[in-house]
Order: sequence, then C-alpha cells, then structure tokens
Amino acid sequence: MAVTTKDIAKLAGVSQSTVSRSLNRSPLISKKTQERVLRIAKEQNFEFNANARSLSTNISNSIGLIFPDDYMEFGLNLYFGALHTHIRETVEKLNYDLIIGFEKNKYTDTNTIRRLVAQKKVDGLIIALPRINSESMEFLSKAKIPFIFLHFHQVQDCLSNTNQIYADHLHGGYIATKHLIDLGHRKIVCLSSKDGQEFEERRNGYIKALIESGIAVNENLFLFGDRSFKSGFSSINENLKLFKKATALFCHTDIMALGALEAFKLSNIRVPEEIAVIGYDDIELGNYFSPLLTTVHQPREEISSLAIERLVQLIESNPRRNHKEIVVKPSLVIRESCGTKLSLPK
Amino acid sequence: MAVTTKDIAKLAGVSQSTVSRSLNRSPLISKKTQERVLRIAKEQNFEFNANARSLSTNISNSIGLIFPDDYMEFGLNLYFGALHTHIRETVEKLNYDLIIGFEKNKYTDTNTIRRLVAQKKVDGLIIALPRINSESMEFLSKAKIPFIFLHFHQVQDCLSNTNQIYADHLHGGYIATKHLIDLGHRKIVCLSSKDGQEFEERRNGYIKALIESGIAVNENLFLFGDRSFKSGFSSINENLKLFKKATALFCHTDIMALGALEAFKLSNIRVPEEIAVIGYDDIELGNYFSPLLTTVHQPREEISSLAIERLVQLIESNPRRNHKEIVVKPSLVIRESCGTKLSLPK
DNA sequence: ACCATTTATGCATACGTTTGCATAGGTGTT
DNA sequence: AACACCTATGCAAACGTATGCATAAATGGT
Repeated sequence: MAVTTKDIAKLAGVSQSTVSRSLNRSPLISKKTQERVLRIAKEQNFEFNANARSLSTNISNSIGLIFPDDYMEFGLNLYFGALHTHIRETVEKLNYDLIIGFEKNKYTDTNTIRRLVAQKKVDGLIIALPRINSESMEFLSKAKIPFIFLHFHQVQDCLSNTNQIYADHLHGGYIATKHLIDLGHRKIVCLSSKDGQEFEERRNGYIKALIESGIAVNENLFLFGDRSFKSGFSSINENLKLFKKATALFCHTDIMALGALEAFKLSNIRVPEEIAVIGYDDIELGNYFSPLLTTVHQPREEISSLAIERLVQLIESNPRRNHKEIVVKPSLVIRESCGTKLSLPK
Repeated sequence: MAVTTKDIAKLAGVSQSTVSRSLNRSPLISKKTQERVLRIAKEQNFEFNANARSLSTNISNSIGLIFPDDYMEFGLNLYFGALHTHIRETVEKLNYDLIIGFEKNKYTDTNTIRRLVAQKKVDGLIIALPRINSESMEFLSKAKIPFIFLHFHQVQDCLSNTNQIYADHLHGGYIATKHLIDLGHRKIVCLSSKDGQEFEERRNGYIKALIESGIAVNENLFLFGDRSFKSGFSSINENLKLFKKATALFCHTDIMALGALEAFKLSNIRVPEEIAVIGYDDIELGNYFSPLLTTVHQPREEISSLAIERLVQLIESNPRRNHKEIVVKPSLVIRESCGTKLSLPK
C-alpha cells in the first residue's frame, strides 16, 4: 500500500538508490535530480518506513524514558508529570520519538530497559530510576548505548563512567533552612523521609545551615514521613507538642508540607503567624491554597532539557568517553507560609 | 554485535528458518528441536531485532497514545496522569510498547498521528484529542489502522465509522444533582465551563434532575469557569451573593471545586454546614483537604482498560467492520463536602 | 516391502532502506 | 587526441526476520 522509495524511483525515472540519496540530501546527487525527486515524494506523501530504515542504519530515532512503576504514588505524579512535559518538548524539538517504559521494582529490575535496548527500539535512554544495580550498569555499557541518569541525587557507585544529571539537594536544604534562620527561627522541625538519598542530602543542608549559624542540631526535631500528603498530615498531628517550642517547619516535599498545613489548620494553629512552613519541590499546587507555600524550586525544566540535549549529543556523536555530571541548583520561592521576620523569637 | 537468529542457528546446527519458527512456537517444528533452540537462545540472551521483525511482518508491536499538547494545563495533568497510568498498565499486560505523541493544536493538527502511522511506528492509536477533522479521519481510515477515540464526550460527526469510548456525562451531571436534591437542596449553583461538550452534557444532567424533581431551572444559577483552580476560586469569590439564597454548588471539575472550597473558607462560609459542594472527576486531591470532597467518579480505569483491550482486539483481528461505541457510567463518591440532609431547606 | 501420507527441516525470497563499489559521461589539462 | 579526474548515477549486497515452497525423513497402512 504505502509508497516506497522504489515507487518514487519509478515515477522519477531514476534508481531507488538515487531516490534514497536525494531524500537524505546526499551531496552526490545533482541539484536538479534531487529537486525532482523531492517534489515527487512530496506529491506522493512519501514517508520513510521507519523499520526498514532502523534495520539498515541501526538507528531508531527514538528515546526511551524509564520511570519507576510507582511514580504515581506519593504525589510523585506532580513531579514526574512536570518532568515528562519538559522532556517531551525537548525530544520533539530534536525530532525523536518518545517511548515510555516502566520498571516494576525500581531498585532491581531493568527488564524493560534491557528489552528496549536489545530489540533496538531506542537509541538512548533517560533513566529516571532512583538506583540501578551493577549488572544492569554492565549491560548498558556493554550495549554501548548512550544513557543518562536523571534523578534526584548523585549516584556514587556509577560515578566514573556515567552521565548523570541531578539537583543539588544539599544546597536546597541549606537555602530553605537559611531562609527560616534569617527570619529569626531557631527551633526548626525537619520533616524528611528515609526513602531516598536526596532526603539525606537535604537533611545535611539543613544541618549545615544550623551549624553555620551556631544553632545546635537537636535530634528531637527530626520527623520522618513517606513523602505523601497523609504522612505530612499525620506526622504533624502526632507531634503537635513539638510546636510548643519550635516555630518553624521544613518539609522535604511540598505535598507533605500541604498535609502539614492542613494539620495545623485543623488544630487552629495559624501559619505563618505561629509556625512558619517551608516546602520543597515547588509543585503547582503550592500556589493554590492559603497560605501560599514558600518552597524550594526544583529546576525541572533545566534538568529535563539538559538531560535530553546531552543525550542526543551523546547519541549523535557517540563518543565512548567524555562522561559528565551536571549539577543543577534549586532556588528559593518565597510566598506566604513563612511570613516575615520574627519580632520576638522564642 | 547483537546475537541474531542466524547465530542461534549456527549454534544449534539448524537453519535460520528453523530458529525463527522455534522462537515463534511454530507447530511445524518438533518439540525436541524447539526446546534446544529455545534453550540456546536463552543462554545467548537472544532478543529479536524489533526493526527487522516489524519490517518483515509489518507489525510494530507499539501503540501510539496521542494527547493534546496542552494537557498539562488547567489541572488536566491530574486527569490525564491517571489515565496514562492505567493505559500503560494494560499496554504492558498485553505486551505492547507505548509511544507517546502530542498534537500541537488539539483541534486541527494530526501531524504526529500521520507520521507515526506512515512510518509504521505504531499498530494502533489511542487518540485522546477532543476532536479531529474530517481529512484526518479520512487519512486514518485509508491507512486502515485501528484507532480508538478516548475522550470525554461523544463525537457525533464520526459516529458511524469509529470506535469511541466515553463516559456518560449526562448521567454524571444527573446523579450529582440528584444527590444534592435528595439532601434537600433546591437552589443549586452550577459552575461549569463552556470549553468542551462534556460540560454541556453535565449541565443537561443537572437540568434533567431539576426538572424531574419539579424544580425550576434558574439561569442565574449558572456560572462558567475555565476548569482551573483559580477560576473556581474567583467564580465563587465574585458571586458570593448568590449563596445568600443558594445552598449548594455543583462544580464540573474537582479542581474548580477545590478552588471554590478555598473561596468559601476565606469568606468564612462553612462547607458543608452552610453550603454543600460537589465536584466532578474524583481526583486524588479531593481526598486530602478538609472537608473531603464529595464528587462524581470518572471511571478512568475502566475507560483505559476498555480502550486498550478493544484496540488490541482490533489490531489482532483487524475486522474492518464492527464499529462500536462503549459508554461508561460515572458513579457517586460521597464524602464530607455535601454534609447530610438539610433539616430546614431554605 | 511398497506406496501414501504426515512431519520436520532447509532454501530462497521478500520486507524497504542504506551504502560501498563500479561505471558512464563530462570537464579540463597537456 | 590522449589522459586523468570529477560528477552523477546505478548495481548489488546488507541489515534480521518471516514464510511459501520444495524436499527429506519418518510413519502408517496394506
């Protein structure tokens, strides 16, 4: 059915190879012939058969984007959703197609990755998994396929031979805490999570800011949730007594911060008047409910475009060297939930 | 590099065709040979080259999922995000890959669709665009590629020769309104949107329920937003006077309902005590903030799996007949925001 | 033991493209 | 006029798989 280069060749009175070369803008072909071929191809609504092309060139013109299977939980969809948007924009701009894959167990499985690579369905991968085991790493480097880790934290054990892009969470934790300290707060509760190195880094940023300001780190001010709204809500609800002394709360995800705000609301504790609350991520939702959430902006657009651009660069030049880390800085988004400088810090 | 059927053939001491047949479980091959070939293939980590396979069979084993470019706006990401999850689950279960495409102008463009089809990158399409023009319809049917419209409302003008899956919005509008009426409400504000036929249908459901209960339809009780949180917030804020008489609000999206709740909160109007609020969509968020949002559940999982299952069925049997509409019923999710039966309806 | 039938395998071609190599025709230099 | 050298084109093989057809081997019936 579909019109092929052979059909065009017949119509143009040239050979099939001349058609192929013309369509690929080969300099071997004379201007005149090329133009004629292009005209006819256009008239016939010609499109390359991508499969034949990929078979011949070993290039699929597709990029695989790998997410963990559970990315929808814990309000992560808000984060990933945004990431996804920016990624596809860049992918589109660079004329690649996007194949989305998921790994069931985000820490150990790489079945989808292996399959897509082995089947030659993708030219490169953006891997947005929190971690990957060494066998899979080995598979990837043996397969000589360009890939980029796009995640939340630095992966130490594959540092030397991979490309990774991540945000500087220590910095994010630091600027959030510094903001609260600058507003006069001394007792700052830290609601974090144990699931993910990025949270550890944020805690380190928190600690760094405290120490720098000569504030003692108090173990009792650490709370741990699972990143979700519900855990933000219940962590605060079950630890309201902390806020008899503490005047501020640093939540390591916005969605936990929103849960916390809701908990304070139901206990008639006013934010920011009585407690300052700062989040992390800068999800859209933080801009909806009163008080508007002050937070740390995750540089999503930057991370996404950098990742794709770097990947395409790797694909198209394929230098089996030149590994690179890119670190992106988060920034502060000051809205309402931290209020203004405390006049009388407790 | 990669191991091919030819390599396996050499190792097994059989011909390439025998390998191909074995791997495809052809009944022509003896159990013994087949098992040996399969064992060797497994040992060698053999995977088919998808491009060669697709070229030969004209089957890509991929499904295209087409979204409008702006699906992230207006809180739609919450809806589409969920849809996307269920779709990919079903796609995975049925062993297809998922290629995600976007159309720039959701009403007129079909460039991505055309390209993916012409290039043979997909075997079928799930088209989640609000509409499609007749040229594109013609292209699709000429291309003889199975596709399904997955959307929010029934598309009349391509009814006769397409598969479409949509929810019964009239029913949804009806049950939401009926719920409020059953609770004793008579004056019910209807916050809808003019952008999308589904909203018109929900309004019709609203009207139907009113009429059925002998309540006059009051033009003044209709408000229109753009589906967003902000428009929910401001629509209510700018029309607070309506609620001197009206006792209930039916918002045609959850996210508008949340905006409305926020507006009531800031005006110290208690929900559900003073005003009952019902939403539409059943997004996760509605289950977070107090009062928990009573709403109409969009049967997302059902729509998604039905769409994919039907599509795969079309792909694998390809009957160029047998067009079918599937209508899915929304259901009521009663939480807190409508409260209980009014004792003294105004 | 012979033939007919079934079962299992291999051969060869096709899918639509890219690309190395050969070559025909044209240009320029001596 | 002879030669070397481009330029533009075509030929043919290759990519890895699937499959129609031919055929060899095994089976069964007499």
